[in-house]
Amino acid sequence: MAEYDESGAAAPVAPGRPPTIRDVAREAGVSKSLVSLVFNGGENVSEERRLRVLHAADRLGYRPNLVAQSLSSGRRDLVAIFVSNLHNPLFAEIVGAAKARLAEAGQRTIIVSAQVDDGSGSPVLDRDNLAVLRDLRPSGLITVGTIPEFAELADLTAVIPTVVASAIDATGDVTATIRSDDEAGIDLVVAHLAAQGVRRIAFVGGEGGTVSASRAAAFRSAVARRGIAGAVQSAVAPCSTDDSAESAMAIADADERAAARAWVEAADFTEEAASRAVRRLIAEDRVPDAIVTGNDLTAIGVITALEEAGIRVPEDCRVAGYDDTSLSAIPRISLTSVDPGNRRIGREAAAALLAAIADGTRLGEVLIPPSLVVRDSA
Amino acid sequence: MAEYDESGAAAPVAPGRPPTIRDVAREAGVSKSLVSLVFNGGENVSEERRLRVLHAADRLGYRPNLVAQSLSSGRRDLVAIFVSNLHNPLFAEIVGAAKARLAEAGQRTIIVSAQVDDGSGSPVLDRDNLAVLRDLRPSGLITVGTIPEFAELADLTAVIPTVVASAIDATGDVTATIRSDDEAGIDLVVAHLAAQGVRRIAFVGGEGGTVSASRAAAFRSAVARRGIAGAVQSAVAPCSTDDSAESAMAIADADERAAARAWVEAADFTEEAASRAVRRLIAEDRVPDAIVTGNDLTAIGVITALEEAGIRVPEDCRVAGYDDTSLSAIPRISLTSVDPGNRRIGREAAAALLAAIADGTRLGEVLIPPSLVVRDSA
DNA sequence: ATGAAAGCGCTAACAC
DNA sequence: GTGTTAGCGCTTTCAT
Repeated sequence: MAEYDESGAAAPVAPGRPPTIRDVAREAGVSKSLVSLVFNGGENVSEERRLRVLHAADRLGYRPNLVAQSLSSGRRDLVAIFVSNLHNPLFAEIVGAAKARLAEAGQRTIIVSAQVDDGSGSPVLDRDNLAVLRDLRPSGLITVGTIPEFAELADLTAVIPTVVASAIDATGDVTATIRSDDEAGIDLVVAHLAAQGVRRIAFVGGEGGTVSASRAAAFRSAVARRGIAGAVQSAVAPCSTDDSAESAMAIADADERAAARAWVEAADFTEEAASRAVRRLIAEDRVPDAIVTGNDLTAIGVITALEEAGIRVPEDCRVAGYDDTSLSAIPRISLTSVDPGNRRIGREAAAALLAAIADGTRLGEVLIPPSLVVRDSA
Repeated sequence: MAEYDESGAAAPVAPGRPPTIRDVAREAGVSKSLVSLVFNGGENVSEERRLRVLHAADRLGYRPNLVAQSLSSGRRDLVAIFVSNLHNPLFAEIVGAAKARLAEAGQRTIIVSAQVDDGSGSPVLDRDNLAVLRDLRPSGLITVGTIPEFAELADLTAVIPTVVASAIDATGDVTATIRSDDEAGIDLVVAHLAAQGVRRIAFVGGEGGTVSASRAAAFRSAVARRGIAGAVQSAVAPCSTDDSAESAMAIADADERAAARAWVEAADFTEEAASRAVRRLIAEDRVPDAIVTGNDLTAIGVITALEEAGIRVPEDCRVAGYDDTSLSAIPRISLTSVDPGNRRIGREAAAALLAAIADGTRLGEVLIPPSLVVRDSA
């Protein structure tokens, strides 16, 4: 059903369709090209014509069509931000900060979500959104959080500058990776706990992603560094891959477990997995003095399972999270957590991308120093 | 000029640029149009050619360029979902469900975020994203949650079918609005509270948006209906606008307040505002037996302020939320809340849009019946 | 300084 | 059935 088609003839202020460059040209009595020049900071355009064009555009309410611009010899001022996940407040902060920095530099940004909850459990890459992103031919790309099927972006990352924020780049061919210094963050937590005389510490996490694994590895070195590593810990020390947690459990027999003072209890980044891990600890009578987790959500799961068994937090067992999301600040939760400096991560990611676009700078991995926010849970 | 450019003779599998329809045509030894036909479910294409084209496309890794498609006489299978806010898990559920339904109908969807956190406090409309959305010329639009400056979408809503999910359309010119039946939801809460013998009930909210106002109004009628409305309530009964809460407080003098059994305590949809409202209640010694809120976040703010003053929840004061977000299920919070049926809202929104696209059906306002999830807080 | 003309990748009449 | 011819809205040589 056609809109107001034949609207030809006069067509002054508000036709059916948004005004095109052609309308503006006609209105101003100049050529298309001239209008284009004016809108692209054209140097040598007479002041008189420029004003004529600007006024005409204004009168018509003209705004250049991004899609057409993108098609016609790919625009160079559009940056796409591909966000893994709409749930996590963490990412919203990063995106906001990145976008602000990009805007300062005159880049337009489009934020596209990467994941879709296809109903069937685990979230999956949103290929439609990815297709649009790709076809828009942005001049740069920032991914925020772990993107499902990141490998499918390979053709993009090969061609346009890409910076990964708050995730660990597995492929290795991106321009830069900006993320929290997990090593330092976890060390902050372990130090805090150690200072309180805690002896037996477990890390719940390590599975379900590279970030999770990185934090588990950080935990291993932190406890080793402080000499609070037990038998189990040393057994797995040389191994820092994803499945070392499993090995740890496989290797350690019951006696060793009792003697161990620090270990990794396998769980992915979900609340449920964390609860399950803790119930396992409880069932096997291995509840430690403190539990360090890979993120805040996991910490919630830990607290839930603990309290459900009558184990008080922090009195009987301390708990710490990571990310310092809005959750942790809720008084009823009051979770001690590591603040990764999200806004800073966002700004640095934007800056890194800007540099890459400008002169091809490749920053590699940038670790942002985190800080510890101490609350009631530890 | 030009169909088969002499561009580089061979050029088989992976040139620099993504393959275009032209490449496929050459590879298959047919014309561009034929390729286009094949990719658009062309009826009358000989099986032989169709296969040739498909194989060629496959060999080259060809995928039609959305942007070009959109430009060339606006595609009719792209629906845009414009989400107000990346923070709220509520919206993620709605988006996921809507997208799934749309996919079933063969529509591609692009999810675009509507708000940016411009650093300076309150979130603002993301005009860049809106521009992209607009220029993509989607065949339909679903907005999720309250969009900042919704009026700026007027040119879009005038031309393409638009359905508003989980928000209240102020402009009135959208195809359909799908949202929770606030009247029923709040009534569920009030009934539950009344059944427990609660006499003095306050609603914290009413400001900061149409949804907030709608729920406050629902509260007023629910208490009136159950005859638990006090002097203040009847004083404001005829008035159901945003500022009636203010009037209530202005009208009621101290004596009346003491006698009142139900009233609205003004606050917007934020945690802080809710806390402030409760502190006001405490300071003026007007703490009720139960507090109903406009959403879960507000409820958290209420609980925080209450407990900070030593008032126990639910023993001294019951609290109920709205939206049944993941927050409320956290055991430490355990918030009684109204489940608006988010997935259902998403699906119905998608269905309404599909119908509108197909035959112009305009559903108007659709209210989804909510249910009450009783937890510890009430 | 300004306009004409040739595309970007694709679709859509309209011929053959 | 299949190819030709025009565009969609814009940018960009290349003349003038």
